[in-house]
Amino acid sequence: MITLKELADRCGVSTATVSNAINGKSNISETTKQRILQMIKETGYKPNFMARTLRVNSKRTIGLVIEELAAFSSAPIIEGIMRYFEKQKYETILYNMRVYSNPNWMNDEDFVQTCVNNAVEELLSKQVNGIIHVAEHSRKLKYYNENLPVPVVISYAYPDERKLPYVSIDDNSSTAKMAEYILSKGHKKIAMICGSKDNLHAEKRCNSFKRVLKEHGVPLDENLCVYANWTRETGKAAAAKVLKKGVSAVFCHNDFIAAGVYDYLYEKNLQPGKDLLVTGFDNHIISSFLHPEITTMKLPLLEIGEKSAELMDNLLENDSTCTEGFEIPCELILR
Amino acid sequence: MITLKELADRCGVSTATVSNAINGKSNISETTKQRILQMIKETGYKPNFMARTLRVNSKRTIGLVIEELAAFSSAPIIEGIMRYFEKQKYETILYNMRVYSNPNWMNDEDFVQTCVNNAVEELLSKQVNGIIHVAEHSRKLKYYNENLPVPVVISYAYPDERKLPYVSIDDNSSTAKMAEYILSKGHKKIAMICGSKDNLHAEKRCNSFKRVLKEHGVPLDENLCVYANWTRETGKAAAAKVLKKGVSAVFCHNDFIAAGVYDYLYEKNLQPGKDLLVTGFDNHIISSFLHPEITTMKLPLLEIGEKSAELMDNLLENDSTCTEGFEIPCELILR
DNA sequence: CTGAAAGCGCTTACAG
DNA sequence: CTGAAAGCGCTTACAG
Repeated sequence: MITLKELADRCGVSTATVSNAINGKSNISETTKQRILQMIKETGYKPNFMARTLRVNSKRTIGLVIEELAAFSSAPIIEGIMRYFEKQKYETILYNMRVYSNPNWMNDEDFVQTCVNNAVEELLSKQVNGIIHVAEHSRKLKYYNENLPVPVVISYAYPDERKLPYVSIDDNSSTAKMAEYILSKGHKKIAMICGSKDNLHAEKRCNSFKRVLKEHGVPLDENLCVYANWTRETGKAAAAKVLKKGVSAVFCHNDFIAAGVYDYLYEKNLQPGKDLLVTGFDNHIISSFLHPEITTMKLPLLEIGEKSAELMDNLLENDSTCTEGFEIPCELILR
Repeated sequence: MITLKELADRCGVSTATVSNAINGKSNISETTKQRILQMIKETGYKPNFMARTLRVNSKRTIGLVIEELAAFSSAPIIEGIMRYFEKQKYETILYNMRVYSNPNWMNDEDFVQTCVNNAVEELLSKQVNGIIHVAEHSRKLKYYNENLPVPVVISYAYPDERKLPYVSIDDNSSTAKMAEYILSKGHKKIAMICGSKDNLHAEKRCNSFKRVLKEHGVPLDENLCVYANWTRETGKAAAAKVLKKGVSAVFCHNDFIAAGVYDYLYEKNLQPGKDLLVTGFDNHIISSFLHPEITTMKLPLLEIGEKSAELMDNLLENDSTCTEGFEIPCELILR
């Protein structure tokens, strides 16, 4: 690949002049400028990005630490971030940790910590101005130590006690909306199939749901609250436990659990939606392909991305010490 | 951020010595090495990646031009590519063109060409050794002119007459498998709902399906072959046209069309799978959430990614002029 | 084992 | 309007 120096030689001018031509400086005669641009076309010269930023020593680049690019939530969050930064003329670079490469990653904090360390190392060496961590699912992250030279924003999860700005979803208000919807349909005997124990989402949804039902004078029977593990299979198993007890509605903590409930109902020759109201959470694409389509809560993934980017922008341009967190409400999708 | 020079000053050694310590060279005493490493920890020094590669002038980096990160096929293909290159010690950098930002992108070749030009510009300026173009859907791509300084591989699509190496799916053999499956179930009156006209997949699947049916003495009635536009809605509309004619099986060119057929059947109080055999294509996640789950063809996305990476590796390490293309068969998923 | 010096490909005052 | 020179943060022969 030809360099700026070689290009200058071919044109019989100095490197400074070529540089000025390329960067559209005004202090250059039109004729030499045209000669240089012509030569650039002929030779296919491309400026060396590394050399340039090394010299200029100022880039506007945000590093994205993606836990798992293949997670269904990642792409929309990234889209939200990129959309925002495109307007703000920041470049984004992705680092995909690919945590799914370790099937046991959820129980292996050391593994994830190592991944994060590598990611941060690489992004810092690429001189990013800030880091946004895009989580695979919401939990308390403790991977970032406090003396990093650039700000960090947590997207789709929470920081631990080391306070970091974050954007996640508002499980409480969202669950409340769902509870009120179910109550508005006149149901009195309601079940709940929760996500895994010790999970932040599950905990919040569980508490919020119980609280709202209680407030409406229809407290949840503890026997009608069981745990699954976010999957279709565990959802079906949970359904078998709880649905014999004559409930008329069941609130599932995600759409896959709800799909498992459907499986159970089909097996018993019961009709979802008619014999039992089933509601989900996430608005995963599958939720509109269940039959009948299921009422669910839409995760504001794009908005989470955009808000995360906005927080980072603010951190960089204004207050670099802000540790505010945001929870964005979900949207009830009636079907 | 502290530089190597400053670090050297603090340790009272030369920059050469620090560099040697960092890069694990053997020509350095253990004591000074320890002193330097200790100082690195204290100061949080990170080497500047740009400066390093500028000097060393050899990176092993592959640029990925992603048409749309949010496309359902993109993440698995990227995963395949990254998995391969991780072993080969190549770094990958992503450029997300985000074509969905233009709803009309499919009919706007100029728009896509501009996106590609920007992507290539940026990746070349970052000194990538090669470019893999990850398409959103299969078609003939004519975005890359022949005098690029690095090799290009097309992933999940085809090159135009300018021959480039590519990896796509084998529509012919996959469709043949599907046709034989349907025939093996004894169906004689079979319909087909194709993807959009002028689409490469649709064309191949259409021709292949007709050929196999003919070979088995059950030629497809031309009236039973209609076009949809890959979506659920157009699939349903197509079903309305073709299913009145008493067919017992319908081959849909993708799972969304099949979902549309389900919608039509439900509306008519007919049972998919019982009153009509419906088969899909793609093994999109929704295919296992339709009720009943649908028989489909699994796209070998991971394999496409891995093979693309392997082609690039080969191009770089061995024959830089190879323009071989590969088509990978899909897997029949019986449900 | 250690350091002085050159140079990777650019940009930017500055002098003319 | 143009060019000589310094320098961004590193690494690498080379001399000692």
